[in-house]
Amino acid sequence: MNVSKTAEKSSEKPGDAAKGRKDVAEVLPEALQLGELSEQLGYVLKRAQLKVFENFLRCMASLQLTPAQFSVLLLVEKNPGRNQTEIASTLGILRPNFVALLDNLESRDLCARIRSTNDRRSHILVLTDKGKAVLARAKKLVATKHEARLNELLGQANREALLEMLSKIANEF
Amino acid sequence: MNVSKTAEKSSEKPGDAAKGRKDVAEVLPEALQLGELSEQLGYVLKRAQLKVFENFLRCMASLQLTPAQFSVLLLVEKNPGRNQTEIASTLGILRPNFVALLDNLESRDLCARIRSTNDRRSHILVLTDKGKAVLARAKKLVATKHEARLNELLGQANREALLEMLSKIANEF
DNA sequence: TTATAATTGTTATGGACCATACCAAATATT
DNA sequence: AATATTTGGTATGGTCCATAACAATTATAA
Repeated sequence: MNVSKTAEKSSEKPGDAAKGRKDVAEVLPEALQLGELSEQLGYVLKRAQLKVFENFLRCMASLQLTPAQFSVLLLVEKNPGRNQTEIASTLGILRPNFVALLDNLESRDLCARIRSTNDRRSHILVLTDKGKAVLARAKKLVATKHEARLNELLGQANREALLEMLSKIANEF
Repeated sequence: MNVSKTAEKSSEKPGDAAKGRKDVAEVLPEALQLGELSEQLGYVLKRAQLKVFENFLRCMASLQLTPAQFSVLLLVEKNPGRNQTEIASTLGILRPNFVALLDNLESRDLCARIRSTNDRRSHILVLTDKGKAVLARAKKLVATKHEARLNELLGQANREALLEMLSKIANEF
């Protein structure tokens, strides 16, 4: 790293460096002080979110499902017969950006677009048999590897309290 | 954000003269069932994070500071005399991506790069007077408009519990 | 010492994600 | 019938994130 002798320089500008203890071990780069940063909700929230997504991707590596893809499968399973616009908007995904996402899932035979007979503009979304099977396996992985990790880290009660607070923020902030 | 826009159509005064109107044959509620999605930590976490960042940006509109820029100013203030690599890596920002961010802050005269005399490769980062002033105002805005909103939504105790849990996730997940 | 390796800031570049404008087909409204 | 709206889609640009590579500088090895 940088420091080899930075702190033991005999000629130091007064008031600039040398914040305090530096008697020994100046070979180690001192960790920075996070300060008020660790109290900033947005900062901690973002960091936590990245870690959770990272862990999610690891857990789903065998199924190659991203959080967004998983959420689409979940929502389509729970709401069969809905069209792209409805599924996308519920997830906060803009319709143009939803196209490629669906193309991917459809190319992997996980879900299918079906022209609606009522309204021939819209595409009804359904899970294929393979999609249902993959989703079932995905749920199992998430439960046993992902969410379980949370419980062991926070405890069941805290985990539920956390989810409730986050939902409140997501819905009422 | 992107919210559902259903139900607006039906916001008509009841008792109006019978005009063609919607055939009520179609099922009334268009709201989709979130189902297990609302129990997925990653989903709720991401949603909450977006809302918090959105609110942060609104609060900081007068100062034109993004969460990332704010975190840099905070960290530089707390750790004067550090170089770009140290500040960036502490924030989880890759050095190449940190350049443009700093260019922005420097062009606005909020912080400055100073060639280190010890190691002429590195740039020491410091806040300018204007940077200190802006950061002070930013802190006030965040405290009174942003974090205060959280307290009124969750309560002081819950807010602290939330931060602690998120920190735990960010550090130990 | 000199030759080689490592570090720092930087540019260039590509991918993922997000947002807007626009289009054709189909439907709804007037 | 004329017009407006909706749906899925394309094209496009912006932002963020990640990697490779480079010049200048410093550290290390021979």
